[in-house]
Amino acid sequence: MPTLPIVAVVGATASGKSDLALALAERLRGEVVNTDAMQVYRGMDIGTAKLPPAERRGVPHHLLDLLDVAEPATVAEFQGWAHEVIADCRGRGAVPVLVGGSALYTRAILDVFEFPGTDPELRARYDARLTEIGPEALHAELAAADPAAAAAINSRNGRRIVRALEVIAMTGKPYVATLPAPVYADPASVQIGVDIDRPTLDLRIAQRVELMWQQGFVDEVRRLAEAGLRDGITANRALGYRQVLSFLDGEITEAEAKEQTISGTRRFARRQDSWFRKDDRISWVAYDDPDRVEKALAVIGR
RNA sequence: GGCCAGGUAGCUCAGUUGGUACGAGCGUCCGCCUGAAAAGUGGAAGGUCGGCGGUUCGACCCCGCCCCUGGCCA
Repeated sequence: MPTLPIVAVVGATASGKSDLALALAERLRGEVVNTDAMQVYRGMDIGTAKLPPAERRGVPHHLLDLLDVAEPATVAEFQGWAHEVIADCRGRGAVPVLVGGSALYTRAILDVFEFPGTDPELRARYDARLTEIGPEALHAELAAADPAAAAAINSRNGRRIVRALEVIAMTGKPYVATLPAPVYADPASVQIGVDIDRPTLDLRIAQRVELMWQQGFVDEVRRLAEAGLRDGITANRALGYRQVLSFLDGEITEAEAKEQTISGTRRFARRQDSWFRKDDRISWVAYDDPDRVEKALAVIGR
């Protein structure tokens, strides 16, 4: 019996990934594995366009609703969960079909991708130092400790500077400031990208956000705010949630929150695009191709 | 019909007492990205300064006429 493939459906938000993934899972007798950084949060349903259980057509879905909104999420932790779930699915003879727009998550799961670990105390210290002296000055400190890393990281990118310093302090070794090469950890991996043109995508994003509002997105955020959404560091940055929180806090109007959610999502979609487009291992199918499921199956070899 | 304000980058608006537009934000395009990634971050391209004439060595900035937008008055 040949090894089961690992299928991943990638692409920009609102391109139609979920539908394709579901169809593929049905045809392959597989199971869906979420690779979306925000859908792991319980209660974040409308704003993340999480497929409601009733619409999952009986296909098992994994890695959804695992975290409380106040808890932080991390790629490395998610990577571990995903590896377990994938192994479990295949062990039961089910093809794992990953879906999600978080490119870093997808790469961390599919590729040879090792994280050097983390140290909360060190992190807190450098974070504090960042707010104290600013990114440029902290970058200068990084340059002294690790010239190569400093050269590769922009002097205004506080986030990356902090992480580099953390890793250096922790390991005593230089920080590798470049992404690993795109090499699958398991050669049976296949990536299907949903291709969609920008004007159509922009339209669909606007429609999706409108629909979210109609479905009671503001109430969802209000509920989550009471459940501690503001206390976390991850979930409250999510597109839409951040904007609605800002509205609930009286900083912007509801109309502005909606507009900013739309424009922010468009920007995000472009960033996703630049991640996926440069990965030449991805086989693309058009979002509106009536034969997209068949074409994807052909690529997968089933 | 008269008066006032305004017509400068795709959008919203700065700006020059006449000397090659110092533009800005947003958008667009391109890039980076290893424990917050729906996050964080860098760069680039875009303007015959409403139109036509005039004054001037030289006008986006002065003058005239015209067109357009908004407001006020009739």
